[in-house]
Amino acid sequence: MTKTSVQPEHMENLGGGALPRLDQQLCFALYSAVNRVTRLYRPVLSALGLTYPQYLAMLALWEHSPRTVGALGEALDLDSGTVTPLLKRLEKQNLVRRRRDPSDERRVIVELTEAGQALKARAAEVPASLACQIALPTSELIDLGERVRRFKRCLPADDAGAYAER
Amino acid sequence: MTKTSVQPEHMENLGGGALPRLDQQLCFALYSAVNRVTRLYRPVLSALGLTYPQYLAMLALWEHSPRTVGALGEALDLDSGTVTPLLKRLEKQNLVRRRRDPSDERRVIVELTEAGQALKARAAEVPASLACQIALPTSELIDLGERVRRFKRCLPADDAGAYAER
DNA sequence: AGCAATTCAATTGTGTGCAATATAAACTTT
DNA sequence: AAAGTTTATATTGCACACAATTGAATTGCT
Repeated sequence: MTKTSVQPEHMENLGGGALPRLDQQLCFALYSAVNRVTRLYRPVLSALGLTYPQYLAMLALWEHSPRTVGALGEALDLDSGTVTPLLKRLEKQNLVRRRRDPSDERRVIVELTEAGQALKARAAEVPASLACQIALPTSELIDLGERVRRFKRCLPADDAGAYAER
Repeated sequence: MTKTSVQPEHMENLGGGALPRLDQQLCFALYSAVNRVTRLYRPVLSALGLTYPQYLAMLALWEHSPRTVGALGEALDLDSGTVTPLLKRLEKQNLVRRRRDPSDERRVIVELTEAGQALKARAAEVPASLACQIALPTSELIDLGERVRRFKRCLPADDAGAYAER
């Protein structure tokens, strides 16, 4: 009780000074849900030669293709240390091409190759083969997505925002 | 417009053959939420010398300490290829000890050291310092946790369960 | 008892994620 | 315009996550 902090008397779950049980933690629920989802995607995506993050990158590129590395990283909420090697692996598979932006040589433009565009058709079946493994109505999945996005928006993002909104 | 593609007229969301937008995908929402949460934990946990998965492992061990590697992996929903090196790093920090189970030499028993037990007190502040960075009422966080766990339970787990419940 | 099948943990190899740093190209300031 | 600053990407090093494999111990079967 020598705390300067914000600790009220008896908290159920968060912030009480006593550690919450693992299986009550929102953050662990998210963490293990993502691991499971990734495992679920793996066999489906390996038929396309993609990992799960690579699939996400391709989804972003299928939405609009000539795009800078930075813009892609922002869409995926990943930094260059993650995106650059990922793109190199996609390039090695001939799904994307990378070139410097002539008008600003700092930037690198990523674009789909023919093969990358063509893969979109085959990927169209991915959502259905995932959805059919999940024993929940679509409406509930959509609702959960909304809630997770709302949650995410309440997290301090790219350390801009934490102080910048003043 | 020279496309062979499969683009149907106008699909809403899942399973229709058209790819959903990245920012509508539940799975991407989970994925990026977890990345952000991990980034949020990082500075708080690094004060304790822990990473986020290490913190989860310690939470599990603080709940009950002498525990096999397998039991810990099951609690965390991780396999031995992830847990073993993680435990070695915790051991190097003298937070846990590992020894073979004398009654079954295949098993390895993990237990907290004195230092590992002691760390629990310092970790007690972690949930509060996280919660205060999240601009949502606790009730909503708890509710979201429930929903994510329900979602997770509907995923085929460790490929046992998919067929075993007959 | 003897041997195959199973179980448990560790190891290997690939692919993320991210902090910290590096490098080069633009922008700013004077 | 030279120098310092900022911006965009790449690189390095560390820690996951997991498939596939290995090795050792136990269980099951006959």
